[in-house]
Amino acid sequence: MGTKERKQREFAERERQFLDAAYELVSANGLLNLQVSKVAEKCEYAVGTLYQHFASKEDLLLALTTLQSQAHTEMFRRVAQWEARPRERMFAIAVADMIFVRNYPEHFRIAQYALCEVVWRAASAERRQDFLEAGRPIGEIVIGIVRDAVAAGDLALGGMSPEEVCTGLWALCNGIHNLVHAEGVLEDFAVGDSYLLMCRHVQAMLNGLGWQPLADPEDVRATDRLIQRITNEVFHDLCPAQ
Amino acid sequence: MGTKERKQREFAERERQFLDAAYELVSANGLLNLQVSKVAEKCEYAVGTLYQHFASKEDLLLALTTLQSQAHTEMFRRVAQWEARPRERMFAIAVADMIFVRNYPEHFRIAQYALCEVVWRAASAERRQDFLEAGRPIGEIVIGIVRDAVAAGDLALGGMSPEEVCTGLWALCNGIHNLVHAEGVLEDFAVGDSYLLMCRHVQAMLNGLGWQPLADPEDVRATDRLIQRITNEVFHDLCPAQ
DNA sequence: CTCCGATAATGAACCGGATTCAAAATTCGC
DNA sequence: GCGAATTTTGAATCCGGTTCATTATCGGAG
Repeated sequence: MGTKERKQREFAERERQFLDAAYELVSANGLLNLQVSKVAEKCEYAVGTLYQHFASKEDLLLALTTLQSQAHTEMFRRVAQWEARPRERMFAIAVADMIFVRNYPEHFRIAQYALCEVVWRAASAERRQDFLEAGRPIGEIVIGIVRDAVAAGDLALGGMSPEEVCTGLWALCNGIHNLVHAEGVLEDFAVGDSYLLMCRHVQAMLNGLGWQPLADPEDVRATDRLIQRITNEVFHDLCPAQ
Repeated sequence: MGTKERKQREFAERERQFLDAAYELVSANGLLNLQVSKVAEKCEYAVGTLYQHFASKEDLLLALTTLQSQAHTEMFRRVAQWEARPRERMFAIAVADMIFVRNYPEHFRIAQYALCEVVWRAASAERRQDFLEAGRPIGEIVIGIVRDAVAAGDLALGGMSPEEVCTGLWALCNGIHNLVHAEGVLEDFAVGDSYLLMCRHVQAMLNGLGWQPLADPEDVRATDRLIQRITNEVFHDLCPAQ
């Protein structure tokens, strides 16, 4: 009697359908114009059905954020598994980030909104829990890399704990994502440029901790080659053939 | 015939009253529970009167964010005027930030929300303009300090422009503010600690650019003394006597 | 002081979209 | 094929932001 299992699977599939539809609608019309009824309509269900899955519109948005965070985490996991020196793995984290945002261009805009008090509090406790859990491995993985680096002797934290260093890196990257995606603040700033900028800053921060750069920072070619190598070795299937 | 002038002044005062009331209500009940009608009520005006000032609820929130940004900018201006070495002035920027957030504890929460697409787009073009203008000097002041430092020969940007360096610093600080104020993400993280953390990271980033620390980073006392000195010399009137 | 047009304030009514829930439809095991 | 249980439906409800016709206030002219 696999009926129950099938139902559960179908239920989960539908939830996914709603989330995908919501993301498409946001991509097409902006978060401002997202209507719950349109999401349901796009999936050919009534609103009531959607509300069996999500406690509120905000709940749906947080669920969407979480779903994408899971994809993000998955990429980080691959980096953790990748056989390379700590500094290379750390660089691979930045590359993962770059590819992630390329694949989910609306993610940070939605996440920024979903994590505001107004939305966060309006989502269900369960979704909040899910979000926090989805993000936890990200921190752990990066902390692991920092620890490895310290153990290998190429990083001096100068009184900071690996956790604190990671918080700083995380804040820097998120800060840049937010800057780039914030409405109006940097309107004429190309998203492509921002990754170069982010990488340079991460590099600067790591240099400050005593980490030697992987390549001559002036040599743009070398950096490009490195990005290419990581893309091929770790994320080949996540990048559209160019 | 100063009638017109008086009216204008009264109009501006009332706008300020609405903004202050809104901030108090947010402090008391959270952004989630902010109602336009309650803001009007708190000021003993009808909603219609409030709507003579603000095109929408979002317009009010953005105006509030801008108002506080102006106070922030004002603090930065003082730093720019302060006679000190570039590195000291840069440190004073961090101190300004610390004091600012202490004085407006809800600011980043509100700003984070107000700068989301959903709110930003719903505000009037004029308010958006005002916000962008209020923030511009902040960047200019920090860039000025970086330039002075480069001119004094104690900073090597390593291929980055002063603007890029400032973007990185800004992103780092904002990223940490957001982390600290984001709901749930760092629930058990004391805001007080976060400044220490922020300062250390800024220090690390600047070290990466070749800037020598003002004091031995291990010596917490020395940092505290420096903060105290800047507080007294530059921001005496903005700090409640402790 | 009073009147009048202009200006500002009022708050009840309106409106749009999120949310609910009673009724209809479907599913499942027998 | 039947009836109970479950699921889906979408019209009705609710809520708070927004509007605007009405009322009150103001300032200057007579």
